[in-house]
Amino acid sequence: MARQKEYIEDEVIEKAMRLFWRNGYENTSVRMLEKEMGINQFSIYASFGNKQGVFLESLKCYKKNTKEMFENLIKSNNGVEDIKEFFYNSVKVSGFRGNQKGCFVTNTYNEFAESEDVVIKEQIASFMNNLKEIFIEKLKMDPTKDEETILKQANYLVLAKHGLAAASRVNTEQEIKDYIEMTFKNL
Amino acid sequence: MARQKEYIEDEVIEKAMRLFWRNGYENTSVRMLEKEMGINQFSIYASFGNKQGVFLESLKCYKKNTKEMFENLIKSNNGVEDIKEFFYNSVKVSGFRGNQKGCFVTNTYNEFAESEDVVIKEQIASFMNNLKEIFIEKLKMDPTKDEETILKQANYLVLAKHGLAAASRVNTEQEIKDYIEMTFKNL
DNA sequence: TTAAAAACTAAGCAAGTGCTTAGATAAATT
DNA sequence: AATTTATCTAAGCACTTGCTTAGTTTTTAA
Repeated sequence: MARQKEYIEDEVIEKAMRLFWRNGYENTSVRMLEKEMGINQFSIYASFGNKQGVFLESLKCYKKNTKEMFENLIKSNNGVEDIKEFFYNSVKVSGFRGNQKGCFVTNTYNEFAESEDVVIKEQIASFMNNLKEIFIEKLKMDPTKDEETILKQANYLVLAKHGLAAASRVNTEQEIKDYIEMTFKNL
Repeated sequence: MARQKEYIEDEVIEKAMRLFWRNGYENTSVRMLEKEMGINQFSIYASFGNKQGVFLESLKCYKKNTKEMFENLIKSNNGVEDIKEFFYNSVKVSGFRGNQKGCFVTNTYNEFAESEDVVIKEQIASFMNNLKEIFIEKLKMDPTKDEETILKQANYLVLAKHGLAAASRVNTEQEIKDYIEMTFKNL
């Protein structure tokens, strides 16, 4: 064996994630990552391959951090009411840990909408589809809803969640509350 | 007098706008603008000062192009139904002229949410406030709504419009239709 | 104690960024 | 036709980008 790393990869990725979350992918340079992660460029490339590698690990890290919230949603049994709770929780998370705004996945989704980076786009798409599936499960708990309605409402909720994440970057708490309440009035 | 310009500023701005619309501000370089606008960097800087100047003119150009849609909304008299119509129209516009996606203003709004460029942020904010005011006027046409409800619903609609613009970049026509219908279900 | 292996530092690479400038070209005025 | 004035081309500026590499330091195992 030989010399050992002076940093823990999970720890420096957490810091990288925050930087990406704040500035987006394109507006975060490797020099900025270097400073924020507290390690040299060489180490960044040795550990994660390239800038995109750091970003993909940051996405994983975000998913790990929000895992609990999703698990709570999955195992709950109150249908639409749980989704609403999830909406409120997802707003609470943003702006909590070190002033990050919005949802990291949604921000990325927006930034890469017109991009050709299939690797990152795949990640985001799977995340979104996963969310939709969960919504469908919750909606199914109401026996009065037929399949068509469920699909429509799931689509609606995914887009609403998307709008919410964008809104949470600039709008006030009251505006966001109003938005969530109005959104679920329609179900 | 002396030599005259070989291009019409309004025409080259139209092309610049499309490029910005597709790629956003940061991912559009002056070299790309040069190619798309068909004029030299010198001419770009002579006519518009700098990159931000080109962008601001592009925003103006976008507003001019969508002016008619807004005027139709303002002079109509069917309240909420007009706003819904406006939602459908705003989706039609995107993806029409040369495959642009989403709303140029909303895309800009997303990109500059965390930025410190006050000039551009002001432009966007005024655009959004303007939209909210128009929504309020339309909602007021229903005498059964009290002021509080009107404000809540106006906020909701601005955010919904925002989500819609983001959605129109990736979602299918059916999903978008579902979303609009669901949004207006209870207004 | 020495040799090997991995992680460190820091300088440097080519390419791209927004923007400028020197000099050639063209058109209107005298 | 000559002069003026503004536009053009194209080269170049300093700086930033993602990434690499040469060379040093540290750690473990033989």
